[in-house]
Amino acid sequence: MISSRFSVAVHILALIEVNEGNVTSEFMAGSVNTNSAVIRRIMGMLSRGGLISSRPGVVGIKLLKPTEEITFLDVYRAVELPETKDLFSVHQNTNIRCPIGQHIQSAMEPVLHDAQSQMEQVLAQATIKQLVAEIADKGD
Amino acid sequence: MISSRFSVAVHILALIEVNEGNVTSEFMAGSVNTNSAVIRRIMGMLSRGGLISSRPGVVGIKLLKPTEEITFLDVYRAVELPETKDLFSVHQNTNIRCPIGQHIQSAMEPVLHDAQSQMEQVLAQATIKQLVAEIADKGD
DNA sequence: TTTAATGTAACTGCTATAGTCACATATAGA
DNA sequence: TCTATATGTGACTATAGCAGTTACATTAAA
Repeated sequence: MISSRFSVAVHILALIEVNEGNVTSEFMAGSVNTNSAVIRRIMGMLSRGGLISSRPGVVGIKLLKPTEEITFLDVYRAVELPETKDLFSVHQNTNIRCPIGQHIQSAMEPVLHDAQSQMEQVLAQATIKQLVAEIADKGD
Repeated sequence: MISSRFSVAVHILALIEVNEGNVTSEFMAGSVNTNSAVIRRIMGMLSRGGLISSRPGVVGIKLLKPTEEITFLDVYRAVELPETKDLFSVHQNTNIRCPIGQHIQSAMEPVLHDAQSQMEQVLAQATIKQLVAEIADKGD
């Protein structure tokens, strides 16, 4: 199961957008309902992912791209899989003296890769801008 | 990350197919390179998922459907998400007095659902029969 | 009756997640 | 310059899931 870091990160970006960057980690923690250190930890991942910039001691967070260019996939990649890139884990060290054991990974690989790609494709179509608009509609 | 139970389960079904059911958990553990209890634990999930049937004390496992009808999605559903059905976890208990906190889950839900569906769609197109054929080709 | 396999339970070690506290560092503003 | 405040990060905790391991009751074939 993909961790809630992803949905929290999207939440953070939406808060930054609607408040035009004038938010603190403390304020966002109040909306997410968690600890401010959790927010700052995820902010760090978003920074390293090139999505936001912030500075110690300064209130105010900049989005480094317009919200119509920040996709859910960007966020997903920033906060999940910092090292690993695969959605599926495959058992290793199978017995190569068994035909199945020898070829199972390579035989499954294209399907698993394709499955992950299709999932990511959907995330790539959704943007923070759309999300914020959606939420604004609901608020009426 | 989706656990390796899934790929091990596919491995088990392939072994059952190519050996026409005449396999023991001990034998399969040798191919997967793990403990036989791990194999039996996953066999239990495949049984509860309606994919195989086996009996204590008896060598021999039956596939309950022809291999062209056993999809990767069937396997995935049998061994992952026994209760929960969602690929993405979303943080709960957000602050409903904040517009973002109030609507974030419902606004993200369609996208996450769609992403999961597209991934599952790919798994639904792959069958154990195809996998076994693929492995047979590689063996030549 | 003996032998062997399944189905599970119980326990371990490992890893990841999320919450919490603490604090050094950096900045803005009085 | 001094004070208040926010970030960035490290350390620690509790919790949960995964995978390996041992053990054993149950079951059935030979």
